[in-house]
Amino acid sequence: MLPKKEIATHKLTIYDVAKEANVGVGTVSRVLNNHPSVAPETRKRVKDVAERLNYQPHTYAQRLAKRQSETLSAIIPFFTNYFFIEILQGVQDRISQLGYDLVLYGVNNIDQVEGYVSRALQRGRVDGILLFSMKIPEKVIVRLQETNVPVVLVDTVSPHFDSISVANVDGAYAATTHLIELGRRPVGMVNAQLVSAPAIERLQGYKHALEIHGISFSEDLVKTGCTMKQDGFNREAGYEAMSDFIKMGPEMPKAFFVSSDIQAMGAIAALSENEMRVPDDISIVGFDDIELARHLKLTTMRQPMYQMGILAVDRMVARMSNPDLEILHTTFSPTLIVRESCGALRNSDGLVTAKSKLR
Amino acid sequence: MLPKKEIATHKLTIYDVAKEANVGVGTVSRVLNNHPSVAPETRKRVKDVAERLNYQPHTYAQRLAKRQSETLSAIIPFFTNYFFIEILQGVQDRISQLGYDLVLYGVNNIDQVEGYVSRALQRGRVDGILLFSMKIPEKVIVRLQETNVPVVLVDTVSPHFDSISVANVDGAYAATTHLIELGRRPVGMVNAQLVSAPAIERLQGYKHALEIHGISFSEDLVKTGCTMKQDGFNREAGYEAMSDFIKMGPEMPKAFFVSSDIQAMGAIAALSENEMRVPDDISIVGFDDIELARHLKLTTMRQPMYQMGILAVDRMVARMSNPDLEILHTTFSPTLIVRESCGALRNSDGLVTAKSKLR
DNA sequence: CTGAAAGCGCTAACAC
DNA sequence: GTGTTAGCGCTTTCAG
Repeated sequence: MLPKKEIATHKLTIYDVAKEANVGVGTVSRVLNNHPSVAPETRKRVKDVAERLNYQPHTYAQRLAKRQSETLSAIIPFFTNYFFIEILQGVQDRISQLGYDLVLYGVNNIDQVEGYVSRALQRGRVDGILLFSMKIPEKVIVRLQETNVPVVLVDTVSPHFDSISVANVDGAYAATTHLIELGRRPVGMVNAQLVSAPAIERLQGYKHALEIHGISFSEDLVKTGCTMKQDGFNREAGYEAMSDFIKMGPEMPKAFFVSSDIQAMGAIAALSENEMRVPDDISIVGFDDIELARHLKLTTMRQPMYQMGILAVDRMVARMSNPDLEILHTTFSPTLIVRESCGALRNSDGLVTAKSKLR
Repeated sequence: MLPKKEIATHKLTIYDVAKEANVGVGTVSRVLNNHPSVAPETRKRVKDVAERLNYQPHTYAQRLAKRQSETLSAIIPFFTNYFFIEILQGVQDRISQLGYDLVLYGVNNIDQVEGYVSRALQRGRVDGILLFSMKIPEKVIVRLQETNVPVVLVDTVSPHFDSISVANVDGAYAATTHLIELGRRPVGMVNAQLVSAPAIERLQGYKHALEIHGISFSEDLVKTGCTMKQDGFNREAGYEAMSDFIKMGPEMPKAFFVSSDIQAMGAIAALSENEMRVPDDISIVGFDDIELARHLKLTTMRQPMYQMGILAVDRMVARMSNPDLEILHTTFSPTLIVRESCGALRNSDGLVTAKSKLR
């Protein structure tokens, strides 16, 4: 038979530590929680005992007694992968630095959101909810508000909650400007469905860049594919839009700002099927800087995804410690990453500037 | 002032429900846990009251009393994204079907594993641990074993734990055979570092295919890049290996089995820099079927990642309910996905068969 | 079938 | 400073 100690290893409680260290449980608790009013030597003794016994507090007992869970949940659409993974990585890194847990709910279908929110809302389960990149059903907003749980939105905005997002207008402006300065005209745009906020904002940035450079805007130079999934932020839509452009013949733009990298992929495919080369014949700048972009040598607007994740958690923490904070909307500016698809690296002009922005 | 009810909504306990339904808390608990010995009418009454009051049990109080957490944790390397995301999706879907929670630990560096394991092992915190695709440090194995927590491995194998993985040998065999049957010779292989199990196994499958077809194996036709990160499963390594092949001149293989899609990307890039076209001049078959592969029209071996996730959880559940189960290693066979890079779609032979496997 | 009561392991308020 | 004790909200014997 094994010595009792063997078994005790697993059900060691604060009482065992207390007895062994010749103090009360309160003192042990204080030591473990770094409460100031413990004599230094007592503290040391307790610490030693706890260590020697390899004592591990029972998480759920703590959570019950403390009435907080030290857990955050993230509700995130999986289907649009890479972008989220990077943000999620930031989220997870920061959360674990804080000693919190992350519970993950992956949504494939907007209808699942409500169920997951309910679950997260279950009394005591999580201290806060991170909601990623989705239009939140009105019903859910209401529930969230009445339960009063801290919520922060990532890559989506609502007047009711804190949010972390990206400056789409600025990004589109920068991308378009880059193209204009490269000198190839006219500059067209492949956009996603205008039902989505990013699409609207990116169009705005495109228009603004034209305006600043004294170029008049033409409806014909902006096209959207008809494949609707993910609001048109998909490969097929890019392909379709570009195919439409190609039908314009010699009139077609020589440079394009495309509202996402994934659409740019499709657009480039359409081009290459029609014997047009990027960047030799046509310049392209995308948006997002997903992993694909690097492999495709796509010039694009990089969003600081990892940072967004970190910041989302920080904001959450701030709100948890002070629920009365004003609602804050934080916006990151994307940066231009120059690779080959825009043709900058083949010109002698503008190259240096462009490159210097790179890292 | 709001009616008390408003406040009660949030701190409603089982006692409130009991009082309202005129029963003891034990009965309420039984009803909520579907314990059989409750009179049907009592059950109904309690259920109604609970519903009317919108009672939500306190998760952590339950977990404390039940002495189980209904939570599984997944420790997963983020850096190799797409592959894991799909598996993770399977994991999460199944976990949430079971009403369990998923807590996520993302590892960037193998050294973090130990810390995360310790955390997960914290008494009561999780009922089981899913470990993804990593060589587990000996130290960790020992801890895992002595605490006796159920563990299941995904995309990695160890004699000590259940595992779900992929039949690398078979996959490599199928890929190589496909290439051989397409008729282009010789068939070479771009492999990853032989320190990794998948690389070893995939080489084995390649050799076996040659053998079966009466082709003698030559050392010179297998190369590995020197960029070591991720055990050579990276783009650069593929590029380097293919560059080496190109130096062989006219002697170089006309068809290649590449041990991962990401390496295939690099290989194709090297080829195209040397004016060789895929599949016009060279045939390529990859492995994994990451998202990229579809966009690149890469013929590859698809691993049923989502299914692997589901199965991992199922196995976990089985082991949780019966810790004495024999250790089981489950292996999935990858399937050949024919796209353009192998050239099959341009031949008339072999095409139909190949395509019919597609979907 | 059901109520009462004894925990689950920890924190925090209260005395000393 | 430190020990004692009363919860935290739920589950689970144990009587009846």
